[in-house]
Amino acid sequence: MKTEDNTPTPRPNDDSEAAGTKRRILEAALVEFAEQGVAGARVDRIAERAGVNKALLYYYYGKKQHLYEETLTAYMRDTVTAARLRLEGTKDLQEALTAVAHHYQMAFLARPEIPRLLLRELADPGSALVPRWAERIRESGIPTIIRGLLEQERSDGRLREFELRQAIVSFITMQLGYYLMAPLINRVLQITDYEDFVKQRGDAVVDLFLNGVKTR
Amino acid sequence: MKTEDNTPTPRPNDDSEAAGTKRRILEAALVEFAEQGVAGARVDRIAERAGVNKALLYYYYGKKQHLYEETLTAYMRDTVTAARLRLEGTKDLQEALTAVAHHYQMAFLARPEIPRLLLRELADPGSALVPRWAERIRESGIPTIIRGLLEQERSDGRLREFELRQAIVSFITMQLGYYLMAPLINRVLQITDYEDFVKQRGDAVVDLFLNGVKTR
DNA sequence: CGTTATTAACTAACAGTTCAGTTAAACTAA
DNA sequence: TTAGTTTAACTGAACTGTTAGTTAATAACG
Repeated sequence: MKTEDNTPTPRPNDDSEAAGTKRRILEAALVEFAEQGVAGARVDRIAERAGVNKALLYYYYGKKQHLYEETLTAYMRDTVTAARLRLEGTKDLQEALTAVAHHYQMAFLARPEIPRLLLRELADPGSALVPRWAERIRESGIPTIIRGLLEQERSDGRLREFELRQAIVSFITMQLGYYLMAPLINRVLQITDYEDFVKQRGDAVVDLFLNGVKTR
Repeated sequence: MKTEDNTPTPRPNDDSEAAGTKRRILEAALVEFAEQGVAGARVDRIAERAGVNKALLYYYYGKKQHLYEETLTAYMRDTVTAARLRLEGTKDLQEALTAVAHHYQMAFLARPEIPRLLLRELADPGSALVPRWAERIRESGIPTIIRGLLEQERSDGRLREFELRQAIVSFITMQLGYYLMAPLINRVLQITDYEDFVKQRGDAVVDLFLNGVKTR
């Protein structure tokens, strides 16, 4: 009989030393889960990395799965909100696209674990997180804004005929796709100057996209 | 002390009933591994799916990891070779791109397990398969051919200035990226007519790419 | 017969989870 | 002040279900 998640999560004062420990656990978990996946991750290893006793993880998070979800949702929420904020300041299409592109560029460079975790969730048919993220992205309004900008440009006659959805998908995949497939792509095309390539990536994508979409 | 893989793999005559069993095992393994990943996959479950006793897996494949690699490499080899063959018959850039696009479209639609397995390998920092695939793709000559076609078009003055590698990466990611990120993208953009969308995808990608790359 | 194919039953180890505490600080109240 | 009480933070070790991998025996078959 599986009862609901009734973790009696204790609440450390956010400034106490305990809060630091909690964060260290989350940090260690992020790394371990990214490297090994949920099934492959070892609770002992997370504990060791965080420098705490294994039982403490259960004291704070109840169970492995719970710890995993906690780890991810916190991070995702922040990233999407930040991206939305960057969009706020832009006015035309090019600026908007560039802003989004640069944002994910930075986010993924700063935390290489994130692409891995995303990959793992995408691979899992029973993922509960993918729908949750999708919802969050949608309600962030980012896709709507970009779609709106495209529609406006089009009605101004500056864009040629193409299926809007396909174009948007193209932009997203060009942008995110590289970070996801980098391990494979870099080897196939023998891209050794990863850092540089990433730095150029955002602009290259926006450039190709806009040219591909404009009237000629 | 880890000794080398000394599996005494027996060789069933390819026409015997045993060959059928072997293939059934491989098939079951493909599904299980795609759904659960290597760590998450359960040997018992694979055996059950294949309708054989667990010990038989070990009789044929020695160990879980070995079975996993066998499963994938066989499939990958076939796919890449087939793609290369389709390229053979084409002459200009557009034809070539379309051929490759359509090929992966078909391959991934026919076997939805493959994108999942690819995702899982990409997520694994210690993947031994990613380098192997990269090598195979490189030696298939596909990237070289496409690069060659692009360079030729450019020297004929039909393409504008852009970084070749970035463009090639853009093409690959637009194409493969959708299949990898479909679970997320479909929800965000509310794409419900998956089949139709996929059918249009190849052409849309080639179209956007060529327009993005040509002189104006 | 012997080689190949297949199985039921077993085991050793591992890994998630729980338990029965310990420590130390914070908080009484006499 | 101090002795007693409570509570959050933390731990070592045990518990238990699971699972990769083994074995030894048997069926099929040429």
